[in-house]
Amino acid sequence: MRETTFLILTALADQPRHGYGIVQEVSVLSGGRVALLPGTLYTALDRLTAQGLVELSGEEVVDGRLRRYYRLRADGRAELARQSERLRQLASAADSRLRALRPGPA
Amino acid sequence: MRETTFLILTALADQPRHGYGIVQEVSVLSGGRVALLPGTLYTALDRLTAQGLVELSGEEVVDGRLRRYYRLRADGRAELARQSERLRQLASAADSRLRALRPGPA
DNA sequence: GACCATATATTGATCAACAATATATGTTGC
DNA sequence: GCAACATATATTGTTGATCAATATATGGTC
Repeated sequence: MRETTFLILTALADQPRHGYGIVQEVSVLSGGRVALLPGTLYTALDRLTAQGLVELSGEEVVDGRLRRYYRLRADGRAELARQSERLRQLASAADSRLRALRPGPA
Repeated sequence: MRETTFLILTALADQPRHGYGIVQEVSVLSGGRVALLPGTLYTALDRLTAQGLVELSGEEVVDGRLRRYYRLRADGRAELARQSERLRQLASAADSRLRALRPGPA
């Protein structure tokens, strides 16, 4: 799973959000570093829906504009938790090796 | 930075290794889940070398087989540490949101 | 002699993400 | 009144990292 996908799932972890809301939430939780583009977002949502990690939770019209809400499914919550644990393991592995510097061969 | 790239840098963090050694180390530090393919490894090493994160540290012939050793440069160490910190932040953001579940709209 | 581990390398395909553009409404500033 | 910006979804074409497959070569094991 790519980082962008991880961020989209994270944005949906506490509550359902519509597309543009996900863009804003990802911006916030990445410290303003990740600006999700429409092409990335909507293809990712289609893919995650097809994989059963996310589902359409409803539609709403506000000020004449459609809002299409998505929510994490149980599989999506489990997968996000699994990936989170994995990221921690990777970070720990990197840190311990950075501290264990040896001259080594060649 | 993709996960595979992160794992390659991690494998080089404690000591220089040659290509096949990186494949083995990545397998170990990923709990056997990641089997680096030649196409991925060598294109990644070329790219990381071009970016100045990794450098060729020497060559050696053992049993008639060439071993080409690579080592992390200072920039590579800094980048790996930075990415590691970032992964931890992502994991924390995901965990806190998973715990903050709310019914929400729609 | 076949298979597996070691070791590097190239080529073509896949797919997630990027870039750009399109459409449409509401608000703000000039 | 009009331009610019925020809101909101959607499509198309491109890039690029990874995958998949194959190639070459040596040494050890069954």
